[in-house]
Amino acid sequence: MANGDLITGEFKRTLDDRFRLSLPGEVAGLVSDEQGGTIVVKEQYGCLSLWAADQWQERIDSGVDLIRQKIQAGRMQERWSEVQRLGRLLSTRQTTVKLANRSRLLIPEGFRGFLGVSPNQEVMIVGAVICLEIWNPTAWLETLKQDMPQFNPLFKELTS
Amino acid sequence: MANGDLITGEFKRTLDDRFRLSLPGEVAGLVSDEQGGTIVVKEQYGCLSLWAADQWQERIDSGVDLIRQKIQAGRMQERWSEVQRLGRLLSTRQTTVKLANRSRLLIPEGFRGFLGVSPNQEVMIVGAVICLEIWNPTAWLETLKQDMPQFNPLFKELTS
DNA sequence: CTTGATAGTGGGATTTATACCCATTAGAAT
DNA sequence: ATTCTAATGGGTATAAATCCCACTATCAAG
Repeated sequence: MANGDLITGEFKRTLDDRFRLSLPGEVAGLVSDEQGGTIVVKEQYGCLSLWAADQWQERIDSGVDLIRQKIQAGRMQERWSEVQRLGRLLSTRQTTVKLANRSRLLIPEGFRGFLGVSPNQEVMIVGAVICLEIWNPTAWLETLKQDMPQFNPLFKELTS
Repeated sequence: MANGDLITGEFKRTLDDRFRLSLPGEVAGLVSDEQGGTIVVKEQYGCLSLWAADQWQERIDSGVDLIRQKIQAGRMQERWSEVQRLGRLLSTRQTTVKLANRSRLLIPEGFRGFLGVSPNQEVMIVGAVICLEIWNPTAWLETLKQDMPQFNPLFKELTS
């Protein structure tokens, strides 16, 4: 993702019968790195978010890196069970995928139920500035209804 | 297990009629050492964990070291029976196995009941960073429900 | 309005992984 | 020794993922 590119836009897509959907060209490039790697994350029920590896790095991966270093430095010896517990959660929360041919994404097996969709169903694709989100339409409407009134105050707060 | 490789990922597998399951290729190599040794450990009811034998040894050694230090510091005098109990558990709750062809693991006899599964049943395979875990699906869901809210605090704590 | 380019979609073909099955071997018990 | 049971070792069918090509709709340019 080129630095400074904000991911925005709202799109409607339909999953095909194999749980694939094609991302809009304008944003597809923004959520995969040079190797074509895209991180898929379970956010809240009904929503998955897609990240380019480098952006992801800043948010989580650097933390994971830190943990890795600590493990190697032997600084986790009294906290194995916590490391294990966190690792477990990391494993369900995120996975790495590669977009296929025409920026087509196959929703990974364990993530389908979380998104709450069946084949041939519609989903919303929403830019969230730093990542791209895939929404179950129902959950999307629900979120909109809840969040929309906060747009103005939020905008003020973030621009002040 | 190559140093620095964290074990992550979530997979669904089915036991065959002889209590065997094939581990995903991506993680199978991470839980056996050069001699092909894998340690199976009873973790909590409904869950077994798999470790590369050499890594496990390191982990135990460092733990034993810690206990030795505490003993020498005179901090265990009131806790001999606990230490003894720990030692006992250390030996009963684990066993060494070798993965067969195609990364196939036979769940050892004494460990099946603990996992709470019957042949032809599904299990979840979950990376826990330092080990790989095999979960009874029900126990896995239960754990997730309980632990997921702690993800953020736990992450903060371990990266601080 | 026509034409051409491009993004999105559907689906056939191929590949791959794994689960299901059966055969053989090993080991224990009688 | 014999029989039974559990472990082990593959062969094969199957389903999912992946690759790839073709069709279509949309939009832009002429």
